[in-house]
Amino acid sequence: MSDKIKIAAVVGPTAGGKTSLAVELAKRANGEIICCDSMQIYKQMKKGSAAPTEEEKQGIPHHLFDFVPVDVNFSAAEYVPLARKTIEEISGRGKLPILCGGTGLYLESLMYQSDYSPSVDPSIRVELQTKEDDTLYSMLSKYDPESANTIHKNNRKRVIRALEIYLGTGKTKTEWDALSRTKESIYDARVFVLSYRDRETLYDRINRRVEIMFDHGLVDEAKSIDFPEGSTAGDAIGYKELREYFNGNITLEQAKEDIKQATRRYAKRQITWFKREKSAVSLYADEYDSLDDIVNIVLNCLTK
RNA sequence: GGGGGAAUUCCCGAGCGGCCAAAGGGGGCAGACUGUAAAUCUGUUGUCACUGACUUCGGUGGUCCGAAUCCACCUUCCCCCA
Repeated sequence: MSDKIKIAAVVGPTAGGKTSLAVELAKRANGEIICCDSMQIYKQMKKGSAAPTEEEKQGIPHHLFDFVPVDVNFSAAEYVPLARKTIEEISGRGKLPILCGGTGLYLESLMYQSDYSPSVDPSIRVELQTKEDDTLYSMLSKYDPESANTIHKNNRKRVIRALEIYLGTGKTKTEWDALSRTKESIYDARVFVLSYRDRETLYDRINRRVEIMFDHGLVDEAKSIDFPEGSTAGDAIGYKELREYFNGNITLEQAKEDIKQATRRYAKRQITWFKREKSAVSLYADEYDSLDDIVNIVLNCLTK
């Protein structure tokens, strides 16, 4: 037995059935659920982010859902301390913290990141954003050749981030990274990646889910939210495409198709991401007869 | 019935005699990822025994050293006249 706090995490591609698995697990293992999703944390965006409804929650306490205003800058660095605090509280009550969500970076940061590089003056980024890709990349090659080696020159966002770390702190991103990553997980974490073996099945679920979101009033919800220019929340799939529709650039039908496609691609990226967590247990929903079977397997892994 | 145009690899679409397995885009597939991560970015996409070979550009048959590109006929589709 380790002295680390034991946690469970239900992650995987969108529309894979994480919400119901997490709730069933919480019921059976005396747990509480913590959001591990970069969009379900936002207020108002319930339908588009497929945040659990009161009915779906089935009385299980849910934390860190639906609490950040859409105009607030939120990121993994803000998420991690909140999530850690919540984990401690739940664990302190003798219950099992269950992370649930699809944002791989959040989970990884939570488990492996000891420290973050300090925040830097936002004006540095603003200044960098005025420069050409080539200029930025040659700056990075000069200041932090190691990062330049791993970050593709076309990846403007990453190049700028690496540069602002150096310009703002005097230390390179490479140096900060070496300091901040822990070898072992901070928690005794059991990670479960819930997915579908057959890609078509997953994609069908996604398509159907988008239809349901529309039936449940996604359009009205999206219309009611005033996303600030360039906000992270406004980048969420669904709202982004619907804004194009509201602006008259595409038809509603087109927006719906765009949302389906963007979601499928997103799911693909999530699948790729979660392959990196080698200690994770892969669960393919299409290989089991029922949710109960899956829950039993998870419970079994948890007691080991 | 007459005249004109078009058929290209999963889709759209360039190519108009050799440098074409065929631009570009879309989609698919694979991957990266440490303070925007539902974001951002990369690679790949006819087959194989893969620095080479083989089968492709509606069909058949020609011309030519050589055709997706030229000719004839056929099939289908579009437009105009009737």
